Amino acid sequence: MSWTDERIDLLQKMWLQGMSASKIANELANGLTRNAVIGKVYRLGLSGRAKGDAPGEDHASAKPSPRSPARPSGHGSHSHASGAIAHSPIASAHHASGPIASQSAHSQMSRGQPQPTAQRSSAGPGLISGNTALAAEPMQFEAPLRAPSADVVVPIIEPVTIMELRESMCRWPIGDPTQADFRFCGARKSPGAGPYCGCHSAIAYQPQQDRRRQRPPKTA
DNA sequence: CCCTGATTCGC
DNA sequence: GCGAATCAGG
Repeated sequence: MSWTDERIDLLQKMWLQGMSASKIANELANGLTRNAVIGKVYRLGLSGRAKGDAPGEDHASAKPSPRSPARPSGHGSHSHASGAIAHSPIASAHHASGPIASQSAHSQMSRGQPQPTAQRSSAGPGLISGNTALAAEPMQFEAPLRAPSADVVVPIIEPVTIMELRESMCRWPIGDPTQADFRFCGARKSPGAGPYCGCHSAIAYQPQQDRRRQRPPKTA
């Protein structure tokens, strides 16, 4: 989609309103990035926003910007930003009806937690080698309340919307992706835990042996 | 770290 | 013209 007059108009309006570029970007949606917005703004010439541009005065220091940024050949298009959560387990979820109901008696947890099984040969890409690390640190939350029917408990934190999700946050899906209340875990990703926090990576990457603790919903 | 806008440059 | 990559700050 290109910049239609209306969109440009909206852009201007919002920009002059003081909204940040990223805000505008996902307000206009369409997978626009803040760079796109900023770029457009720049081109439109209204970059200097709240600049009290005194017409009569020229400080002669308008925009020398003698910058010479390193321009590595790696440029152009890349998969980044807007894609956001392309590889989250929700991709094929929806009706996968995962049994992983961490019933921590929390708020919304409609149902259907997909289970990203990713324990190929030994482990994922570069995550926890072996499976020893799993027991090492992730479970610090389950001590207080022992869940009756599951020993994997997730942290009791506020799940986040896709907009609030950051690169550093756990992408474990919570709820039904088709519903408005769909969220992501949002806890801090722990290193080597893939896109998840420690707890969820422990669920996601269960060693084969222990995996039966989460018995499939209906195996015939 | 997170974010912000500004600039350059390949497409 | 567009927007990703990058720079430069807060």
